[in-house]
Amino acid sequence: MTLSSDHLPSSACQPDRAILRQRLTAAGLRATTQRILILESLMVLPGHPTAEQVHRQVVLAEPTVSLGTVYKTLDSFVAAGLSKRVASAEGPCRRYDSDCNAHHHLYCIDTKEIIDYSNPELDALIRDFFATHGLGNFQPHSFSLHVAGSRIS
Amino acid sequence: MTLSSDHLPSSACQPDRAILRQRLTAAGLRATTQRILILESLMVLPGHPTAEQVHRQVVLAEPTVSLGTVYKTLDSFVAAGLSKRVASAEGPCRRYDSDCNAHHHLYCIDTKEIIDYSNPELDALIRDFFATHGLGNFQPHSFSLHVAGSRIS
DNA sequence: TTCGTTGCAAATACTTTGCATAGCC
DNA sequence: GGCTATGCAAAGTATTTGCAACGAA
Repeated sequence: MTLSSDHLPSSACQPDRAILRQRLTAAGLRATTQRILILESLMVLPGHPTAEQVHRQVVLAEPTVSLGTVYKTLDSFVAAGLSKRVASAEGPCRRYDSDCNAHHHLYCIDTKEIIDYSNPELDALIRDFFATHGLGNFQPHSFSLHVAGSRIS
Repeated sequence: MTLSSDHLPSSACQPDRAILRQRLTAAGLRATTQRILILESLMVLPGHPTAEQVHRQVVLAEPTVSLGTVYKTLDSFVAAGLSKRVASAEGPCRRYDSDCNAHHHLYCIDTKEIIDYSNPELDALIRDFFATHGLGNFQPHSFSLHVAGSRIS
């Protein structure tokens, strides 16, 4: 959560390939077929997919893409600022998030789902708290709240 | 044999074995030598150790303890509520925390340090927010705030 | 004595690496 | 054409599992 947070995720539906290509080159990466597909999969998959999940999605469109390439590519995306690595206490370690805007996470204990959540009011509340209380010699830049809970039926 | 203080900072607390034994049985676990040592190591190691780190600590006192046992035991601790699994985006996946009281994390961008932080006032603030605003059909049980920032010099 | 726990080692899951080739710019 | 990214496969970590032997209750 950047301390000046505002906006919401884009329409996550079917991103245009040309725009993906643009985002790649803008980030200083060559726009290869694989990278376009991987970026597309990242944006389309719900939650925070693992490399494995991204790969399963990508091979639907292009069966020759290897898992190793997915790993390398996701790392290069992180290095280029196109995606973030998020931690998970469950399952495989490395998970990726295409949404570089900071947001909070709701973790469902029952289904192990991770749901993105953002709320400017909450952000303001926490930001104000730090502004008035301070953290000693620690200067906060951004924050992210992890909420564990379960679905009410 | 106790974990020798040669390997530990003198400031680290040295929990009494009898109390550890009690905590284990209270949690419904048999108080084996291995479990006592592993629980002790968890409490004594700084930060959020990996299974590997716990194992390295345990074998100092009892060289026959296997890494597999450490994994199984840490999982049973989590199941019994004696410790928590915490996520880390860096390095090995599974990390463990002996402190079951919820707390927050300050992450120093410069030094990569993770500092534990707790503040009941902040907890109340966030809890109240959820109580009044709700999260749809999601019922929050616990939460943890991750703050990234840097030291002011 | 009983039944859960341990140690071991093999199996599996996850991730990285090296190198020849393919394909973007 | 130059040079980076890819595919493949093998190596390297991390974690889980199965089972006979052990030990706490």
